[in-house]
Amino acid sequence: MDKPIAVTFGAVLREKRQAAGISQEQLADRAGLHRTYVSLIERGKRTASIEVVRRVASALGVTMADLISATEKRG
Amino acid sequence: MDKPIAVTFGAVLREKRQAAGISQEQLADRAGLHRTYVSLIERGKRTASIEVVRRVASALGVTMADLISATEKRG
DNA sequence: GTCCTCCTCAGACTATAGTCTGTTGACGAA
DNA sequence: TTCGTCAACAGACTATAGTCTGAGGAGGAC
Repeated sequence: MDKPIAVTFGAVLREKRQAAGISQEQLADRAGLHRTYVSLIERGKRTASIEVVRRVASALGVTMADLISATEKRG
Repeated sequence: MDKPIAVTFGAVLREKRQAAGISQEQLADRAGLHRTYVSLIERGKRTASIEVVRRVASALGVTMADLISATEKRG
């Protein structure tokens, strides 16, 4: 419930990406981010900005609210 | 629909803060941020991280999803 | 065995997020 | 008028977000 939000968000992102059936590198390309950065985000080693959230949501075809509310519920 | 997300998020934050009837400085104190930073965020001069979103949402007594979905709808 | 693909990780780097001090102006109340 | 609150803004600073190269391991296909 109180682990760093970056960790929870990363877990949510990974699940959504895998559900979409794409690799980290494909997601990175679609989102205009670097492949190693997506890896860092998914592992909770970096705290994403809302701009990054917007980009990965768009790349995955989901809404930002989808990602954020899933993160929030998992808390 | 395509202005920087920081600008839209800032406008949403300002409305929620004013609806809560508190000043930027009060929000900053509750969120553990600096007063000038809240001003920058509201004016769209900085792009907040999801950690900042979490803090201001908590300080305002709303959910992160509230802030993000309002931002997203306003696009 | 060799290729692939996917991912993790380290290190170095640049860009920007976030802090802090202090000033300024607008506004309303005493 | 003066006093207080509120917010915009500048400048300088520290911390961290985000890029990039390259290496290496795990696993499957061949």
